[in-house]
Amino acid sequence: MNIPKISDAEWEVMKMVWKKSPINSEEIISFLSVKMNCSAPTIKTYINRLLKKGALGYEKSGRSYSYNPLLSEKDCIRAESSSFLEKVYDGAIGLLFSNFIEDEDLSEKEIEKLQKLLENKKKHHLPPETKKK
Amino acid sequence: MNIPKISDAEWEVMKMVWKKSPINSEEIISFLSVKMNCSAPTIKTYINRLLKKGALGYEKSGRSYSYNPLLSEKDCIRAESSSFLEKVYDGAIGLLFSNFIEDEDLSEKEIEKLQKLLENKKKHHLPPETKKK
DNA sequence: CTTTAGCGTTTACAAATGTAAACTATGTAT
DNA sequence: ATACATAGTTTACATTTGTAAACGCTAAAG
Repeated sequence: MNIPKISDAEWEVMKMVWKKSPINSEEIISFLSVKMNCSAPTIKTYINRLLKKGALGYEKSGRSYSYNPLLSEKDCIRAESSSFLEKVYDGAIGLLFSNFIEDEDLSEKEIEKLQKLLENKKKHHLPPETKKK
Repeated sequence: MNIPKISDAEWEVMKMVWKKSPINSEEIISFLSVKMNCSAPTIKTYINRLLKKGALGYEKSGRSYSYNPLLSEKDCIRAESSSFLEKVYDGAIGLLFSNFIEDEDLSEKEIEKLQKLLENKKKHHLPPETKKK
């Protein structure tokens, strides 16, 4: 699957649609115009660009449309993450982690969750081909 | 410090300069024109834009210039990372980690290093204000 | 000295992005 | 039926980005 480039502003729209799909433009606009501090027409533009890019689909719903994602959140996050990893870290995932761990606030609980994840990863240590999905 | 927006292509230049500063344009161009598969004038443009943005400085060095970073790698990575975290994860750092751990390949050794980092983080668990730098 | 090879500077241009107004069609309230 | 509000569609425009050619200055070569 080829993930098209999704701009920063468009990501806001996608995140809403992923969370609340099916969702109509009124909802999108009323929420995002506040969060992004921009006008309704602006958000309409983002929605339209996403339709054109094939990231969103729609169907009639009463007097207006209802939107749904055509790209999975997982896939978009993957694409975005790996381009970030490449751009900033030249692919050095270990470095990425240590920087984030250093810079970001993590609750005790989160730290423990991550430790568990790593423990698991180490145990199974699946070769690349076995990665799920 | 206000980090200006650095585009994808410009990041390539910055990474070289951080690694090899002071470095002259010949070196930058000969390396990046291959890596990025683009022409010399293109890379000159990137360099110039970075100068204009205040991301690079220069000094005469024989017949040409020698460039050096005016923004620290740490700071740029921080800025870029937090905007990525916001854009893709709405700030949910725990989720970011678990996705990366799930998706990326980590060697046994790297996993252990991360575990150590987390262990440390847990022990000290510094409140935000105490974060170094 | 004059020419030329190189480097830096200026100009160019299309596509993407952020931002938004103008226009159009249609359902709903007089 | 007719006008108004509303949602969707079209058009607009400045800025940023990717990409690169054109131009001009200076140092080296003839």
